[in-house]
Amino acid sequence: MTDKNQNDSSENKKSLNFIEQIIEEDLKLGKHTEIITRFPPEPNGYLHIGHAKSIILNFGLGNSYNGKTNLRFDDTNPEKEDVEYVDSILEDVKWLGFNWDGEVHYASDYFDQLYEWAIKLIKDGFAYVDDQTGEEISASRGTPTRPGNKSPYRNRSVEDNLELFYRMKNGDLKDGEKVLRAKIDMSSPNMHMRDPVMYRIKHAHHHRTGDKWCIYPMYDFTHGQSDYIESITHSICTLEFENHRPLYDWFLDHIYEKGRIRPRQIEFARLNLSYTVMSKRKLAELVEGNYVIGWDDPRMPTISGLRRRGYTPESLKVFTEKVGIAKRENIIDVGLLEFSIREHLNKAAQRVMVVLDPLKVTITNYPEGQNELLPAVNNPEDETMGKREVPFSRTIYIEKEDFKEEANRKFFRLKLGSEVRLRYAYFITCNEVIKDKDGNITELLCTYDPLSKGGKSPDGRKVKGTLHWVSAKHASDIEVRQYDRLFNDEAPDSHKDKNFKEFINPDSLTIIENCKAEPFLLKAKAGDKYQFERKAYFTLDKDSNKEKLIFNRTVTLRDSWKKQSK
RNA sequence: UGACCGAUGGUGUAACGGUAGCACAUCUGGUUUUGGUCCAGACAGCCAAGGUUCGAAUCCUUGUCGGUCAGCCA
Repeated sequence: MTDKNQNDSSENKKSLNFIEQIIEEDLKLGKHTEIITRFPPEPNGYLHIGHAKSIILNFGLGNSYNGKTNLRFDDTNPEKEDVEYVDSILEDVKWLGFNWDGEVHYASDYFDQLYEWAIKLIKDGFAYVDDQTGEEISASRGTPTRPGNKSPYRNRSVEDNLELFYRMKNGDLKDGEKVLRAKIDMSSPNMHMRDPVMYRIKHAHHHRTGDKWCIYPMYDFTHGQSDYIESITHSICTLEFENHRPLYDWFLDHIYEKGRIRPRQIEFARLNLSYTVMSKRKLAELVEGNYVIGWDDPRMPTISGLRRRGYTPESLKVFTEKVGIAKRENIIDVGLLEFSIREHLNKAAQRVMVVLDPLKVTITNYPEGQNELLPAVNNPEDETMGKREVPFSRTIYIEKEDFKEEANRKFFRLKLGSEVRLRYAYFITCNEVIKDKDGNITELLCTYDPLSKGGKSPDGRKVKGTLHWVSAKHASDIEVRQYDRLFNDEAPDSHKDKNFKEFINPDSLTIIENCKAEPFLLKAKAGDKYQFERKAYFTLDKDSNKEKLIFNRTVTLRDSWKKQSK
């Protein structure tokens, strides 16, 4: 909805990426009055954050220029595709918050039209049926530095080609027996122009067209034409399709009718994230090898994984904005992704106190059996989120790491004989440490200052530390799943001599049971987001039930103490 | 030994022939009832060589490095 054209004239105009520049130029020259983009996934797997970049780019462009964006499934290879994938893709796009124009489109909707165009190319002398085997075709294609050889079947008559192509379509032939090829140039320096295959025979059941077809068009003979049918103005794809562009244009040249929208292919660099892998094949390997629990494992860079991890659509949009659109290869620091979700959750997440690694503290001068409710701020960044009441009593839990018998003055948490603040509660002083026979600390005996209620001392004395805590008898046990990066290497799939799986981080998941949570957290519903104060952001996992709440750690808070103490 | 594309701080990304800017990361301070947030500051860059020009990150040439392409995958 932001109007980029308007921004042009404003003082603090935002710089445009190269695609926006192309669009604005096209609009200015009157080449188009409205732009139409599209997101064209093949339904053969789950979407990942790289797809999210493409979705946000395409739909974002549609929105900012008051144009339209189509969702189209590129379903020309029935053997690899399934409705399971179209469903998950639909869900992911919707979750990101985008609405496609009109109905969902499918390349398979255009199979009849594509077939007609193939006939036209045959009649015009630009396509022929080739009887060679796959190996023969491959061998005669040449290499990037050596031209290929023409097929012996290249000069068949139009009539023969028509007849043979009809037989291919009719099911008279077996898989692989013949293909339809475009007649272009076997010595082209661009491999894609060396008589590319347009149709192959596949006696396979298609998830939408069923058994109607036994020949299926190739990507190159489908994509540009689908764009053309849908009047796509700007067909945006990733860099590896750069070499396909001459072919994209060649097919369009042979079917284009004057006066219609002629789509233009534009390529941008795909997203790479540090400490992970992004290819569908490798992600599938992680799932199939049980390195993760599924496509939506919170450690996966899939959209469903990020969603389960606690990422928000807003944070992914901000992330994409910060990453930018350009043509150079890149590896984005995963820290930028983490920054984006922290930024959003800092503003949006409900605060709550949870002790992950509990240490029992008894406040000896607090009356036994007494309880009180203390007001706590729900979100210091957003007053409208109000306050809640947290129960306090004689026995509480604090984090084990928040206590040391002795420590230097840089450690401003609880020490023997020193005073700290319990957030929203009281100042307490530690007087005695109780240990088991092995010397492990099992309990702390402290006293509190009744005058410091709410965490303020009337005499104005200061304490350096403020700890989170949970009242023992009011605490609920919850399970917490702490995720770390899946790989220990910045670019696990960049090593020529090593398999990416060698770099899997064995400690990418740590489960902690029996964390102590304040009662407020019992209200949580799947997907709700919280900041466990002083620790991290968490979201309630869908595996939770009434007996057991499970929280996924989305991302830790920045921790300059941890850094300093290292 | 081909074609196409690319090269700006550690990582990303701006500049459209006229002061190399922004974000993340890192490091200092300040504020703080989260060692969070916020605020202030520091660090750090045009692949190389020629050429055009009053002036080049930007235009040209050459080189270097990197990516993509030899599926009946997309």
